[in-house]
Amino acid sequence: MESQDIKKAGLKVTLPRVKILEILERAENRHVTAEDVYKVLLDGGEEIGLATVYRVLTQFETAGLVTRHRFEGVHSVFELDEGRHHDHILCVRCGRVDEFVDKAVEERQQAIAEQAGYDMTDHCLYIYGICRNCRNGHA
Amino acid sequence: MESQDIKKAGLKVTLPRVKILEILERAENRHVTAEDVYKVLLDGGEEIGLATVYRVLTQFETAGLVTRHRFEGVHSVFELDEGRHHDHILCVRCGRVDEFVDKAVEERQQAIAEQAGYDMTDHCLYIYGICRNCRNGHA
DNA sequence: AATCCAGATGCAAAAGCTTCTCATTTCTAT
DNA sequence: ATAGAAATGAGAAGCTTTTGCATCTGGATT
Ligand SMILES: [Mn+2]
Ligand SMILES: [Mn+2]
Ligand SMILES: [Zn+2]
Ligand SMILES: [Zn+2]
Repeated sequence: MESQDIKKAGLKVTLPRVKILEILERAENRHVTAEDVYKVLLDGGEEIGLATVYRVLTQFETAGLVTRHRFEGVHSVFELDEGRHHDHILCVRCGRVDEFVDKAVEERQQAIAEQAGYDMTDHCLYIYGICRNCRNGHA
Repeated sequence: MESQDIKKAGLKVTLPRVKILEILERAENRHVTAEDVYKVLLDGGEEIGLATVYRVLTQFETAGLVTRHRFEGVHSVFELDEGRHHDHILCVRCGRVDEFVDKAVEERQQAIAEQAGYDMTDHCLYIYGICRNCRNGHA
């Protein structure tokens, strides 16, 4: 039950927050912009302001319910944080986003940070390329 | 001689472009914002507009003279492109930026892209953490 | 050295995403 | 049900980056 998560985050369980969380859970593509969320709300007849969408997404991010990405040349993109760290590979032509986890890369990152004298807190690896579809002209 | 590079890029060798390139070459920290560049110009008594700084940096980027980074929570940052690919590790506390190259990571990225069906065109790995100085309270 | 003009610049205005302000509304604990 | 704190909506504001346009300049040509 998702409203538990909202409550656990110390946030009141309000209609906008519940709706936005639902949208994130049901989104066909996991990675959505604030505007994407806002449009779904409008289409659903909800009267929720864009400012609220931004506010709620930011609060969810702070609460660890949501992760924000800043892919190159794209606006902030949000996805449900389900605790499974992963990185991203994006098609620069059609915007498709795929996820991956690579053990070797993860380990190397830790080693690199140590060697540079850093306590690693986070990292992000974005791979950009042309996806199979686009390569085959389906775009 | 740097004005050669400007010319090679098909750009007129103008005072703003020469000055900006000089600033990039002499910068104490390689990674500077447009505003940083602008301030140095002002301090040097140059009457060059911020719009020109942005325009020139973008042209340099297109020409391959400069690389632009979009580190998290920071504005666009530019650095001279000297042909040596590298990735970055940043201190989230003081903003320090270090560079590194890791052969293993580079190879894995290529493999990951292939496996996901992508022709990799680019990638960027940002590691965030706390640098040694900051960990020791020097901040 | 004087002329010419495409390309470059400066300034101000515009974009465009995101955040903030504040009056009003909605939760949720009594 | 009531009250107080928290949240919301609408629009204004913020900020970085880009653009439009009149003016200027580099540099190629006489
Ligand atoms: Mn993801
Ligand atoms: Mn660098
Ligand atoms: Zn594609
Ligand atoms: Zn530091």
